[in-house]
Amino acid sequence: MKAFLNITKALADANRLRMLMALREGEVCVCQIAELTGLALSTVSKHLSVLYQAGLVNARKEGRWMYYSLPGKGAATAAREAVAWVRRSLDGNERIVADAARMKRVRAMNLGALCKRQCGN
Amino acid sequence: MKAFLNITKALADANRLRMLMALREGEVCVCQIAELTGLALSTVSKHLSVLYQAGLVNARKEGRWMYYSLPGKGAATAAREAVAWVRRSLDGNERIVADAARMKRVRAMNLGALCKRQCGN
DNA sequence: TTTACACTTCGACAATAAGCGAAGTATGCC
DNA sequence: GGCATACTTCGCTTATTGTCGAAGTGTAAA
Repeated sequence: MKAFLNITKALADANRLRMLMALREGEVCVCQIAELTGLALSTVSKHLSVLYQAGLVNARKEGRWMYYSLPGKGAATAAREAVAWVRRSLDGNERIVADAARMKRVRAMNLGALCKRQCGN
Repeated sequence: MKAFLNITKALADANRLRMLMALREGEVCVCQIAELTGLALSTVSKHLSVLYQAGLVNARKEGRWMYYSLPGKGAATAAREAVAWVRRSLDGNERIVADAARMKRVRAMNLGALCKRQCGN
């Protein structure tokens, strides 16, 4: 019950849903999500932590960067089903489509420059 | 997005999940859920209202009684998928199994006597 | 119409969670 | 080592949500 509640609670926030959907095209680092959402770095970090605790995202550290991605085949059934359900339900949503367009631009930016800008805020 | 968020928020509470699962065997009235959960009538009513707003339960008034049930074929896709997912995920859960046993006894009780007892609290 | 009853809404309080900036941690570069 | 950087954790404030009892609503029976 607790594990499942962790999932439903993780999904019960608009910004976390946006983050989950932003990972569709592949892994991203924290500052890219911050750039997308306009939230403070600490807030983004916390949200991603909630998603991670629920098993809804993978986390991979590479040097100074922390990369988050959607869970693969090794993930728990409930988590995979949850992500699939979210994707089906939010695909085509106005906000999510706008995010996808913006995310495309964010991905095209230089990572170092982007992160440096985030830290300045 | 808002409709979907209504669903995920509705699922993000242990007592509401218990209520949803308690409806598996058919419709029940508010005081039966109160008897099951041990919560105040007003609290149960509010929880069921949240589930109803999200489209996760049907509501039917018959005389003085209000019957809640799981949504049928006419319900929105997202809602039906959500309920199915919850049922798959929580089936066999310790607490849910215990609730089911208790719910069986509650269903066997006389409705009038049960509700009268609730109002006394 | 009066009364009882099943439920909902209201008002208040407590607990939880979102948000930020500041401080802390870990990694890489000079 | 010393410093910059990418991220996390901490402390705090604000907003939201769960909970209850009291009051209100609609229905049925006396």
